[in-house]
Amino acid sequence: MKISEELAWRGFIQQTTLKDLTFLDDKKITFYHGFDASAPSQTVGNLAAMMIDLVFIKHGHKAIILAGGSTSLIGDPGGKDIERPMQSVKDISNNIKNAKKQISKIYGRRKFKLVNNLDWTKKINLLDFLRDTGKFFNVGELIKRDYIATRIGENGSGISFTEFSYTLLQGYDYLHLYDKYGCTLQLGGSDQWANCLSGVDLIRKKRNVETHVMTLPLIINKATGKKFGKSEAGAVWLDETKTSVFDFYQFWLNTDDESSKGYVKIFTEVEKLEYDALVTMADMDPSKRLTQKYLAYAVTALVHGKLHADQAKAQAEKMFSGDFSHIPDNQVFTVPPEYINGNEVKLIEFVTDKKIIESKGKFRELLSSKGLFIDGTPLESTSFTKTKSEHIFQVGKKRFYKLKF
RNA sequence: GCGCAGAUGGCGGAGUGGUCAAUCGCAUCUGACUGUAAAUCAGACGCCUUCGGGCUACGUAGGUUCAAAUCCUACUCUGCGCACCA
Repeated sequence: MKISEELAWRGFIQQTTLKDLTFLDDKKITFYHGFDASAPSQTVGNLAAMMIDLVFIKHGHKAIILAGGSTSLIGDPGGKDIERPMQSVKDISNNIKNAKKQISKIYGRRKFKLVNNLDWTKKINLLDFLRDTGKFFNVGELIKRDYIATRIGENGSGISFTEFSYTLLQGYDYLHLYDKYGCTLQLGGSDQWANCLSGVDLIRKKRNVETHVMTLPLIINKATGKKFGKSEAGAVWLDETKTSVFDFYQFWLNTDDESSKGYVKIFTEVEKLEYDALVTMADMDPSKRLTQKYLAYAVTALVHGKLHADQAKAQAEKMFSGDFSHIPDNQVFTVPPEYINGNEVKLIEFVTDKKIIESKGKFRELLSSKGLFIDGTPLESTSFTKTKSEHIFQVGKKRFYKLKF
């Protein structure tokens, strides 16, 4: 499959300045793709953006992955209706470190160049910047942009000059990468469209060269129409210390039938033939959850490695067939003696102290709606009598913890 | 700088002296039904509780009052208008 066909088939294109994608089939170009570093880890939302890079790399295009060291210091106003709190330089540099690690892991042995825009923006002199770059941006046009307009409009919360400048810096990045590496295409999320175009304009005005932008659609859950990337516990992170491999696997496994098909195309490197076969099989008996299983395994393997994916898969199969012998380590707790009185375990104390359940009120609430279980039988009170050295504590249908004594 | 309007729980948005831990919608959690799905239905949704109640909260700090999210003063932030500047 040619790249133009593959991009269309996977549903990767939202908007692009390229009139004819087949251009990419023959000519190999250099493209760049920026990652925000304002969070300590990338999330599954960012993963979609990485997958499109993999397609480009597979087809022989040169990748530059940009970590947004300087732009994160400023904060992207896009998609936010209030000013972002400023983050410390130290936090950002830690975030960059994490982001680099995650990106390297996912991109594996594929060739790509990793850059940090802080390396060139920190050297910029203010006057030079205003004269050489600022001069090419028309404020009248900038304030017409949706995300800025809503911020300064009637009920907006305003925008500081700092965030207002974000798009200039991003434009400058593109120019820099064009000059230094001959980069002529920028990939980004759909929310980045306007910011990406800043660079295109700047390069046209300064270098008289036409460069391009391609954005990928915002991924939404087809069944619910909601934005993608949240689990019961909040955002799904790529960092295993923030979202365990097991939870990560479960997140994908719990996707609904309709969405899972689209996700397979986006988040895995499945080939079309294999995909068609998979979907046909899955449709014959949806209760087998074939697409979900394929998806969960493939994505987990990509992000956390095959070994971890195998473990998560095995754990899932065991756990939901009633075998709790393989609960992941971070869900195994040893209960200290102060929580135990004879054989009576003060569960409510322990479980709230460990933040397994956020508050005692919440615990009582779950208790009264029969959402707590010990070894599969509903819990009746705030404590229980231990009968062996290990018990399985269950919250809802999907959260399991092993308690050791 | 002057004037006007606004700031309420994760979000949107009611409430304009007591019955307000605050209507409602969204999001979230739990249960039922199922397929670890979706849809639907039911319940919960500040913290603590011996389930009687206690505590902390409606931008921040004071004040009036028996009683304040609600009234007053100052401050902070935001929007709008005017002025200044050009």
